Amino acid sequence: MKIEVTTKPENFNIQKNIISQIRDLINFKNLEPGDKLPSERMLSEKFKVSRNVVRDAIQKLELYGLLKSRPQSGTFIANIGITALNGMVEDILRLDEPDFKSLVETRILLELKTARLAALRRTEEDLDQISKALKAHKEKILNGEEAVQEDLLFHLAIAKASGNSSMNTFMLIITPEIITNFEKYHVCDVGQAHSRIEEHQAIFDAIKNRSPQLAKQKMKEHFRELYKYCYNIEIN
Amino acid sequence: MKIEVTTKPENFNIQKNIISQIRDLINFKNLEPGDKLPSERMLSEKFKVSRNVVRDAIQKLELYGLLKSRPQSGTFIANIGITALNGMVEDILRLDEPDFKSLVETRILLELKTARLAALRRTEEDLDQISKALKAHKEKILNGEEAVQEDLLFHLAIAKASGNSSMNTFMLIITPEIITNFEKYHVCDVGQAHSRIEEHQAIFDAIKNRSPQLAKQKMKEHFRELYKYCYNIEIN
DNA sequence: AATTTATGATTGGTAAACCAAATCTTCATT
DNA sequence: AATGAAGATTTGGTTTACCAATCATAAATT
Repeated sequence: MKIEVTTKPENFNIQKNIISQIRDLINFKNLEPGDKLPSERMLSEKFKVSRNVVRDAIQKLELYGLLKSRPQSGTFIANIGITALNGMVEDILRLDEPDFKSLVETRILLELKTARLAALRRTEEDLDQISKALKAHKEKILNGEEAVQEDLLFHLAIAKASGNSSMNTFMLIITPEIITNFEKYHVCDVGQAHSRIEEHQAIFDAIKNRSPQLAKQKMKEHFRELYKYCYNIEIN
Repeated sequence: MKIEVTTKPENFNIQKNIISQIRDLINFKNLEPGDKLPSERMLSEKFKVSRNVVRDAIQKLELYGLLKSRPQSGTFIANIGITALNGMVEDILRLDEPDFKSLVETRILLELKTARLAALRRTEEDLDQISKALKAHKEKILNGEEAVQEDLLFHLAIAKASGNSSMNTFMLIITPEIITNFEKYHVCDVGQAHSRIEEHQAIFDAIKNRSPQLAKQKMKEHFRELYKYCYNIEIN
């Protein structure tokens, strides 16, 4: 028995198809930023698909900030200019699925920064949250158990304390893929687990003492330990 | 006549409500990673809402990698562990809308890195694309026109050349908001426009010559000029 | 008894019907 | 002619109905 692991290209391609048709229509009709798109009904009729499919495509473009739909009023083109819109749609259509290397690279970039920012901006409540995550991780490890989840929740607590909502969001998007890969390849085996505790503690202390440079430094060392076998990932 | 600019909290709260109910159900029923969620019909019946509302909530959790729904089969819980899932759902529910400062801060972080990476990894085709964007921007400026869009397309071309799909995606998400704010506050006025051209050229040259450190340096100077009035944004 | 096949129930995806808010049109009033 | 109100229309959002792929169960065959 053969198991197909296809990503169902059809579904994605249908949506991509609709997205590019929307772009074409905007260009052909010379619609400008701020203008209203034809109604979902008209689009679905024009493109010979269901309204639902059109709605999904619109939703995706809304996620990227290119459209904005308002209830009982219409879907509007963002004020970013027609040139930027065309360029961005092109990019969106060609986007690759992120590989693991990209994820890790991005993660390190974000974490070095959020550690710094957390040291600068953390509130007392932030500190409390980080402390709890630190403790949960520590106890799991000392109990001899795997603690990948607690590990990453510690890092997410720092991201939250950075006071930067975008970075926090991006960290959340990246994290699940990181976790599953860690568990798959047993990155966090018990042998090195104890040094993890100390590294986390050092990061926490730096954030507590409002030492941004040290926080970044300790985070960097933490990652250097973690990913030392992945030598073609950009750490700095 | 007064225009209400409310963000319609109800709609968001309905979705957040459903999301937290899904989390509660997972916990109450002791569902584990990899398990199948009840069908959308059952969920919609249980939560007393339409199936579409359930589907939207699932789609959002899918975006954050916590669920994965497969056609004609079911919706499955990601293999990230129940602790991580609970923590992440909590974070997702409390996420703030990003303010402009966060966006700019994140943009600078990403761009310094993508410039470096592009210098290391750009292909000839990447270089060609960046060159075209550079030229388009230059010509618009020399023609005395505003060129905010061409400016950011140049930066997006660099992000693409970085070979990091995650960073590319995040740049795309951030860009529209940046553009609208630039145009709103007239950040790119014509006076400084000519020095922009030189700065872009310097960045391009560094990427062309495969000089990662220089590319980052030139990008940093570029931003220092741009945002010198925003002194509480973390540049490094 | 083991394996294959067939059949019916279940599922997420899609299409169609319906709703209430927003907008436009029309017409009466000043 | 300008303005305001009322009604009809249009719109995105929501609900309902339908579809084809999938899966589990059981019957049939070896």
